[in-house]
Amino acid sequence: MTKASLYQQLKQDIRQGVWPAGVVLNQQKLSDYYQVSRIPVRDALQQLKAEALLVMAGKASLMVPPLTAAEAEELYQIRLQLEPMALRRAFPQLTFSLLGQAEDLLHQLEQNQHLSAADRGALNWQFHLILYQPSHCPHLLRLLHSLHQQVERYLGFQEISLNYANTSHQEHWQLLELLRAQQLDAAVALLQQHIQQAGELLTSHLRQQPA
Amino acid sequence: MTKASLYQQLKQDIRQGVWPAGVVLNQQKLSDYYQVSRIPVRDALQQLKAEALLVMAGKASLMVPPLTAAEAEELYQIRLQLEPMALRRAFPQLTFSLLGQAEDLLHQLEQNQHLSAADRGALNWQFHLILYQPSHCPHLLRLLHSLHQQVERYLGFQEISLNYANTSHQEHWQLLELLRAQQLDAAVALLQQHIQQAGELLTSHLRQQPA
DNA sequence: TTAAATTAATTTGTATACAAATTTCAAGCG
DNA sequence: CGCTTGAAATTTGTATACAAATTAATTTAA
Repeated sequence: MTKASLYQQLKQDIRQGVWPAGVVLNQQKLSDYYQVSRIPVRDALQQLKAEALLVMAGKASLMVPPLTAAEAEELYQIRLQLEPMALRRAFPQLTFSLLGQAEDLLHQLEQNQHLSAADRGALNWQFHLILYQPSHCPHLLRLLHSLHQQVERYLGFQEISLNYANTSHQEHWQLLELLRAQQLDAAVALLQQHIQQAGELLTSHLRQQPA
Repeated sequence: MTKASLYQQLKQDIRQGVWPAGVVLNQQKLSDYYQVSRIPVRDALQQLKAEALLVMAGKASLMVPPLTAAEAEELYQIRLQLEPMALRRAFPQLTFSLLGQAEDLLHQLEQNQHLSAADRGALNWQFHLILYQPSHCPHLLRLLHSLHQQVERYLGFQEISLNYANTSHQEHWQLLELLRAQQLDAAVALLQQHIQQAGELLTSHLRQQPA
């Protein structure tokens, strides 16, 4: 378990619910669990804190942040502002090769029904990333990645997963079609609708059974 | 020099040019300079890296990131999307008390012509923050703060400082007036213009003499 | 019984020492 | 002369040990 991989592992374990929302992560516990000293644990925690994947709990301890409905709504609202920008800036540099790669990912998502929620989340981000990468906006992409990661933990719930398999999926295919047909405005409109829907789905779920 | 303060100190020193753009920061150098061991240095570096105030330079070393004109344009474009959102969401909760606090800050900025660039940057952010805080959007505010910090380093150059004292200042006062008069749409329009101008000023400067 | 205060326990913060990796630089080869 | 190769030097990564701080538990007083 080397440094970079501990950070990755810890992040993945948070996503997958090994350390659920509300749990206080102390360094000793983690260094025991992952069989490393506290130094690399500290490094990973520091980074996760800066990315808001962990938050302060008291003066010195770190916690897996519970996500409130209000926060989810906020995060999706931010995405709603930024992802259209990413798509617009990427559009002129989009190639059929890239659209093909995106298609491949959708097929992976469709065919493998047995994927874990974490894997689906990763593939979903990969799909969006392929479309946004050509924007050559490193800061925007970093930021969007961070936003995606903050909600990934909550996309495993049944209600959300089910809906995902239906609506969200079709929208992905439509999005590719519109981009292939050079219909940028329509694609952006669909993207906005897509984000809005996903946001509403998550927030309404969180309002029903708070994390 | 305790942990939190080392992070603060290092961040301030990067802003103020003690460690200029392009310089590689190695842990030994920093722990000598700040008279602490490498452990707290590592913590601070890790955090600054996650905030994009430092970037990787090679496989393992960290560098103060040079800012390109393209990146500056990108950062301001992001602000252009997000700050109107912050202002709109804060507006219903804005009070005359808060507008008064904002006024006080503008006076501080006007009266003290001898302020350092870093101090002016901090006050400028404080001003915007007062207007955005009532939105109760913690993620949005954290994000905007991060964006502000990434360009603060470059707001000390003469051309920018001079222009700042003129146009930008008036716009701040106008913004407060419009908010006091409940003219939200007009205020948002002015804010957008304000950000756009500041962005163009910085990018054109960076195009002339790259950092 | 509750609330404040003090003490004990745990947990985080830091320094030092050593291992692993990277970077640098010089020698050898094409 | 430039490029690769290899070893030396530097730099980062990690473990252990101890100091400082925070968190908890217990006692004491109102």
